[in-house]
Amino acid sequence: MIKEQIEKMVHQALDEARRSGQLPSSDVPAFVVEEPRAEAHGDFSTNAAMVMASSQKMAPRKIAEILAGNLRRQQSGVERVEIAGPGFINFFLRPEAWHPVLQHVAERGDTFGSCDVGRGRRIQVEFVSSNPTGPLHVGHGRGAAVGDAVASILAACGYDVQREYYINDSGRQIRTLGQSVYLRLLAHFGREVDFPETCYQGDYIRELAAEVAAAEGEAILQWPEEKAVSHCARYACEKILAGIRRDLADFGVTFDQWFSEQSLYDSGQVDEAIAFFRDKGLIYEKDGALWFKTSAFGDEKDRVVVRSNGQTTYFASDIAYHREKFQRGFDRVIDVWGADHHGYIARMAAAIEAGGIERERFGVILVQLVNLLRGGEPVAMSTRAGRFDTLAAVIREVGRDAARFIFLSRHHESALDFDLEVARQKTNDNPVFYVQYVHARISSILRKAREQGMTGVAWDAEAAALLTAPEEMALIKAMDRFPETVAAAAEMLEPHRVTYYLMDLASLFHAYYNKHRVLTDDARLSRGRLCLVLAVRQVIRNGLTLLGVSAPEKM
RNA sequence: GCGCCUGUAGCUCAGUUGGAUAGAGCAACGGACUUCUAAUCCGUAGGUCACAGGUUCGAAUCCUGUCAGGCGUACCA
Repeated sequence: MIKEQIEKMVHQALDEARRSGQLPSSDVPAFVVEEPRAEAHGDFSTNAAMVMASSQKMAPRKIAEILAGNLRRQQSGVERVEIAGPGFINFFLRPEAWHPVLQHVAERGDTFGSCDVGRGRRIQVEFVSSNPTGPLHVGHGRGAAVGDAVASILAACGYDVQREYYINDSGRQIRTLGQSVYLRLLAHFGREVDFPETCYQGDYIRELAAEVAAAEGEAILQWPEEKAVSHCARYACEKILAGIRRDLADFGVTFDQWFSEQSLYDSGQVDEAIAFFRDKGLIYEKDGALWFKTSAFGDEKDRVVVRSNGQTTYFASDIAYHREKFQRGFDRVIDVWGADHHGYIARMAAAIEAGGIERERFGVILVQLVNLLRGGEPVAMSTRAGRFDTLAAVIREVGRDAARFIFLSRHHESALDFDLEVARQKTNDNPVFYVQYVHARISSILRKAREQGMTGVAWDAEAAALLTAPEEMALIKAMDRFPETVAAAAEMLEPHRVTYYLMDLASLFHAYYNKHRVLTDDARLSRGRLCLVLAVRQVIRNGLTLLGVSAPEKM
């Protein structure tokens, strides 16, 4: 909020300088106001003079002087202005200029950090969408954490967000699932069977087969194979999906909608989509198959939608699905995919553009793979005894909070080493505790304050005016950055920005805590510091909430 | 071969969307608990931002090329 005021001031100075003819050109390139790295460069700095140098045909420092001369900084909190380096204008604020930030945090409460840049526009985030052919593993967990956090962050920025899970309950992999269970079923009843490598190998298939066997008895052996396989497929699919839902719920992730791929076939939307693009001349026949002209929209080659054997491809239903998404009225659609699917983006984007939707309205977040480790050693991905890399197993071992925080502690496009040993540790190696500890510590202070009869946690301007220590100023300035951090995370679809912000704020708080006492003999100072830590706690909580991590009162 | 991603301290990674003297954690070394939670803090040390050009007032950031790693390159999903 302080930064916006400085920006406004610079714009005013610019207008003034142009009106008075000190600056000839009305061509004003975009400039930024930012917080300089070095303290000696002030609280804020702008490059306005430098970016205007060429259009004004003047030396940057000369322009800086003109702008500085036109700044109306009465009552602005700006103590002094310096021109430095090649033409930076540096602003030095009086400490009291920062104190309203605390009041602002107190007033906004849980909504501090939210904004309205989304203006209620509808945006869909589709994530996880794991095939219902086996349990979720760590990689899906990362996708879940990223997708959920992105959705929360977008919602905080004023978008109308919908979380969706696309169920691939159609096609070959479901048929294979049915066959896998059926074969295990036959073995269950003592039949000799070859279990091909192409079938799903996990032990959960055996368990599902045993369940079907218990429910149907040996009578199922008399069924036509086709009927038995599809019965197994349906049963297994539903059962596995229920498990996925449960795992995600345990992870704190819930969806607004579960969308079935099969429903696109049942409702005729796949055929409709193919007919639509065929009419537009974008689908043609070659070698007995139907091809989509994705190459006309930036893809490297055309793609098959109906194979020569008459079966549709996954791409065909995906075209129908994305068409359907936009027909539902979303301004923007974001898919969260595993990074190994990156080759799929071009064709999907092409199909969307071919349907008359602007390319920018479709976004893909690629989530890189997770290397699961234990004490630095890779965890075996699967064994006969069962998988150790399932999301459920990881949550059981390290807890929801640690798992989510670690998944969000890297840029989503870089591979992540997830060490179970570290995630379980309650030390500084494990950043989630470092951040949560701030919340617990402050909560503890507040409990203590209540015991001492200090209930005055309301905003107290007079007391806040006593906050002038460097550590206090650093905390207030950091909190002032929170809203723009959230906004940037939303714009870039990068939830890790919030994670790093929280670690930064936590670090500032722990340093402050070790140097200063909040509850002192000076009642007024104590009240001021309570205002400060109360605000810190609020911001920590708001940030953790966006990441889907709890903010404990005690640890 | 082509395409996408990545390359920053010994290790794991940030880097405010082109800003001033490149940051944090871990590991190493030295310190701080009679106190609101030491799950913490303070200090020391650590760099050819893979490499070479280019763009401009200014590049870790943008462009081109080279090298290295990962992934993709189906009438699979």
